[in-house]
Amino acid sequence: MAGKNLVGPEADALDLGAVFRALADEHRRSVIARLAADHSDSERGCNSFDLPISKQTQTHHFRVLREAGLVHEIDYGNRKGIRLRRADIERRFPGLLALLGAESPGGAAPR
Amino acid sequence: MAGKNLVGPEADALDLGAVFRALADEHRRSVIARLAADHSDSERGCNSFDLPISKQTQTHHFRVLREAGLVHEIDYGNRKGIRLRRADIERRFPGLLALLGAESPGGAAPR
DNA sequence: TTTCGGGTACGATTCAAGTCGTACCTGGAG
DNA sequence: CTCCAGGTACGACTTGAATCGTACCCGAAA
Repeated sequence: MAGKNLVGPEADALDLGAVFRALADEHRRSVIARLAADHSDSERGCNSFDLPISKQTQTHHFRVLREAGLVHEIDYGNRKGIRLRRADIERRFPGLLALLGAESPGGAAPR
Repeated sequence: MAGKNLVGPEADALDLGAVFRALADEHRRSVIARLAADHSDSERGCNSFDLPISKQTQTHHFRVLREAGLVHEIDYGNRKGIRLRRADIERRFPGLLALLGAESPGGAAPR
């Protein structure tokens, strides 16, 4: 019941190329944007994003996000949760998450 | 001698996905990082970056950067120059250029 | 235990992107 | 004029990424 924490790279090892590659995809960017918009940073179910793609493809995208160091994945066996690594991201790439609000409704779009 | 200015998208039409896709490539990111590090924003020759790739491939990369709206290209016929669209980028995606300094020497790497 | 929903593993497919070879264009130098 | 260096156009190749089908795993609930 505890849930195994699937680990990604250390905060210091975050690679800007991998991050940009991860955020280049529309689906992954939408996930991170919604996580960034929720300032409570609570854990969220992986199937709560209503992505218009099959579950196999979702598995692939969440893996990419984890390997890029953007999210933590918590495996409960029959379901999974993710949590935004906001502190790590802000430390290495300050301001990056704020950029995602520029195209997502509900985010802090500057005007 | 005047040089035709090859135009990219308008400042308001900059797409975050296209920008991330453009910056996902190491060569293109290195070009933008060096342009961003030079705060004088002067025009720069396209062959002044010593990219370890053929000139045909360089043509491809500079085109991607222009179509993403990150640089202006100035065509002189037998040579070409590029200029960073710093103001436009800062207006749409404030702080983005600063992130590139996190991995390039000469930039403002935080420590 | 069986059932069921969420998730993964592996493979196949499709498509986009990075790369370069060949040929050609352009403007300046000699 | 010719030559030359920088740049482009077009095509081909190769790799990687996104997607899904099939089969299987896991934990909770009936």
